[in-house]
Amino acid sequence: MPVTIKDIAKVAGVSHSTVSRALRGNSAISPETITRIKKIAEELGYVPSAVARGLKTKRSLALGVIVNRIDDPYFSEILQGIEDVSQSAGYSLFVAASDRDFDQEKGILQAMGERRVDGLIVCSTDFGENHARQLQNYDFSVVAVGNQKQEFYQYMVYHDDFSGSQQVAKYLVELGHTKIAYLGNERAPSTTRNRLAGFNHEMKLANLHVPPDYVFHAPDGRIQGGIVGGQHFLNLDEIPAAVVCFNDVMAVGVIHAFQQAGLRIPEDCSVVGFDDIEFAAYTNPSLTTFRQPKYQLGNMAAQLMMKLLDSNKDKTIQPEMQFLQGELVIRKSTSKYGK
Amino acid sequence: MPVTIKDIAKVAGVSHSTVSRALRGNSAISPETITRIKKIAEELGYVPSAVARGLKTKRSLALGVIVNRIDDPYFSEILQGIEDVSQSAGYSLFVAASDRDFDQEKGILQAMGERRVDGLIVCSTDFGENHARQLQNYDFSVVAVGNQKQEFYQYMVYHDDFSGSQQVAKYLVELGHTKIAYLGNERAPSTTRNRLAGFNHEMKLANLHVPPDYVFHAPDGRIQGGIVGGQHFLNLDEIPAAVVCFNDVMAVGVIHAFQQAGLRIPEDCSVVGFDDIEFAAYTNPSLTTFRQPKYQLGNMAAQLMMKLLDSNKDKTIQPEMQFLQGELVIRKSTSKYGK
DNA sequence: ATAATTTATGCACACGTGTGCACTAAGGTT
DNA sequence: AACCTTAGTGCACACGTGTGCATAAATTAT
Repeated sequence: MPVTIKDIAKVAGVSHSTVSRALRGNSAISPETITRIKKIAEELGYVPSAVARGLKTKRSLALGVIVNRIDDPYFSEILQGIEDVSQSAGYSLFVAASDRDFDQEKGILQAMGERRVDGLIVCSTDFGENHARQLQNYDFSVVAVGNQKQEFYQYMVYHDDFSGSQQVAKYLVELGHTKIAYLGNERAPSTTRNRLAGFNHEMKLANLHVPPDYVFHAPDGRIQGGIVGGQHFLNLDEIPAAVVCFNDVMAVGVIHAFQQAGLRIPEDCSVVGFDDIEFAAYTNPSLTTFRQPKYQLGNMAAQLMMKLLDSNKDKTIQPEMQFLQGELVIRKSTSKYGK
Repeated sequence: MPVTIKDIAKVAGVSHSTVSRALRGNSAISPETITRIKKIAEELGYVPSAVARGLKTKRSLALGVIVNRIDDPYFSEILQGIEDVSQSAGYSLFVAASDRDFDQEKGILQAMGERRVDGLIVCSTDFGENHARQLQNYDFSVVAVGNQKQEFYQYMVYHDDFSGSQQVAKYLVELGHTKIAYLGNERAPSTTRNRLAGFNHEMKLANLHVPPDYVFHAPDGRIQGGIVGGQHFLNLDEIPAAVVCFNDVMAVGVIHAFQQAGLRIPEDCSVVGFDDIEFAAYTNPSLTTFRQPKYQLGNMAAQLMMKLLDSNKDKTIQPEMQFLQGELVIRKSTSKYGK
């Protein structure tokens, strides 16, 4: 049984109220008493109960974070960005992975509600709409990271999926490519839609046709999904000369599948990723991709959350959308058409 | 303000005790009352307070996890393994990154104590001894992951660092290598020591001398650390013909530094990693490494924790060390001596 | 010296939930 | 008819902490 302020009170010969105030440095308590009580607390090894304090103060000093998967480097970088801010602000982090599963999302939401987190940061791409709507019913602040539906979130930190994909497509077109395919992620339909839209927009500007077979949605956004996507393109009558991928991890899978089939990258096919995860610079060949400031994304989301929580007293905070610019990073997985 | 059982009680015209029992399905309450109250709770949108419940029951149903960094793929895979188990067991996860910093470790430990987590899983390699010792003072269960000092932990899930490094060294010796260097990680002294010991043991068996310059400790275990290590070896009068690295991420850094300097891998120098993170198969060249079952490590640690928590009633649980076997994975970053 | 003020502390209640015990009202047993 | 069981519910307290208010003691002002 941990030491409580009552135990301290007994030793010090005062009431527990005095102990409570002393430990919090309340100015009504005499300086000598404060130091005396703090010393006793130290000696007894007192560790305050955040549980009891939270019950009374109605602030848990805990945040919830929902990601797709923790072992996905895109999310783990964001997570690290969030953690650095929240830890130094004195908040603890409940981390949960939804795996894009409806029931798991539901369970996580329920758990966050029961925990009475002060705020929830939703990173999971394409967080279910039903659940997003339900977020309104809880009384904690919500910040979304990445491109979530605007109608569900008042506070969001996002990047430019549309323009990012557009820039990627434009770059490939400038390299002389015409047979360009897109590999999407079935598990992130709305994000895929945004990125595909940017891609299609640029293709239309360049007067290039995208045959239906050249747009494929893999069953997941991991390496295996990329491999499946790569195999799809390999089976086509005309293999694309360039593939734009939903993310870097999938691009790695595509390249692997292509190389297994004897294709040379980028000579036989250019492959582009998205996100610029740390390893993108060290793959074989190194990956041309569109960089998202992932760490900053998490950092800013957490800072926005802090701002929200601080100013929850004066309800003057306006809805806020923060935008982060990405950039095209050219490496070795792309080359001019026909080598 | 969230709905409480008292609100439900008022609507139902019963006492809050009855509501409490009804919602928990206590058999003393009549079935009709139970369904009636559950219906009301549903309608009012009742979400129980884990905070209040935790205060009363003294079980938070929360676990703490300390890792080095979240965005390190070694840890994020372990984390995912832990999360999958704990989520389905109804436990929430506090995740914190120590960055191997003394003060941060201290703060995290304090926070976990205040949160009254039911258990703590320590993944952070070389968790500070002072802090490890202090863990005894808290009354939650502790499970260590990876090779921590045995004297501080009663429950541990670990893998074979010594034998792993030994196998790696043996493999290189069999390839005809003699000029073999070791790159350690200053931030993980004890783990480095174990791995280096296995390495040295095998080198001695093979009657091979390891000059002092051939053992170098990088300032961190990340890519940058690997680059620093690579540069150290490049500056030697005689560049090693093979480098054994503390982990895969550092190996990537070493390879990068070597390639920048014009060396060909593996022709001019063989490089071996440790861990077999998912990306090790896709680096340039793909990485020969020693595989740790990281996800399983996390999984088993969480399961061990569940077992501990379940049986905390009958104090019959004995100290338990679970061992997981790794395996050498041979890829393209190594070759016979002299090509 | 008494009154007014300040200073330091304790009392009592609150937060939301769980639970031992007492109580009531049936029904069943002698 | 008096007693005992059983089922169903409420009372009151507990968990550990925080806080408005009252109170007591010490100080200052009149």
